[in-house]
Amino acid sequence: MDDGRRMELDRRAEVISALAHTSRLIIVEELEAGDRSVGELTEAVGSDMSTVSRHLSVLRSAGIVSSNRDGNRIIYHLQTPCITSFFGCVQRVIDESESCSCV
Amino acid sequence: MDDGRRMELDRRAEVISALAHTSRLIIVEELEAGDRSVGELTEAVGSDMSTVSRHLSVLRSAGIVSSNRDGNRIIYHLQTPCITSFFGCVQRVIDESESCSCV
DNA sequence: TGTCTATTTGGCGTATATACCAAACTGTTC
DNA sequence: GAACAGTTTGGTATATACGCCAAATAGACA
Repeated sequence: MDDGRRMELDRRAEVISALAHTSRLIIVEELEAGDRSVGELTEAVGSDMSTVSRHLSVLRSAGIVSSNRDGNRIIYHLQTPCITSFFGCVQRVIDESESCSCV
Repeated sequence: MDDGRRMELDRRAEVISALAHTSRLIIVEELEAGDRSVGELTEAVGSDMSTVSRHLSVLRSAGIVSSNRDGNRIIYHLQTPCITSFFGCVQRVIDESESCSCV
């Protein structure tokens, strides 16, 4: 495994890590339906707003969401709609592992 | 967000978490090329074999790989080939975030 | 049975992630 | 410019993840 390839996989792991949390998946699912403010996302997730803000910062650093201000509020936007098909494969992993007992 | 949906996203996060590590991505990439023993995977990853074994156990619990014995060795097998297309989307996230400075 | 090879598991230290509260910050509106 | 609403950041505590070494385990083979 050469260093260049390892660096590419490092970056890939970083993006995947950003999605590896239930609260952040809730956020992505909300944003699939449309742009949302931090307050709206906080209500959907059900944690402290400061916690949700940190989750959003993780997603933003990974390039998965973007944000822009609208008056007092910060509106978040799903930057990569292909995330949906991404989850299609995750679901297939889950379905396959549930359908067979050989784990 | 109802409890059932949250549980589904918990499971989804578990699968994604299993992929959220460079060493485990190296393992998946190796297994895309064909089945491998723990020793072979250890060489590809470049960590202690005990560490690689633990990574494999994470992937196995998530349902991403399966294993069976061949003589003295345990052979690991990629259970879900759709993982490849999965990474296609991850790569798109990376490419998009690199092509624009608005992170 | 005893030994060898391959793999997994226990123990432990260190690093990273997550959560909350409180305080700081930013733009709005009066 | 003072008060307000929305959001982010600092501080801190707890939990989880990761890595290595050493020891335990499982099957192969004499």
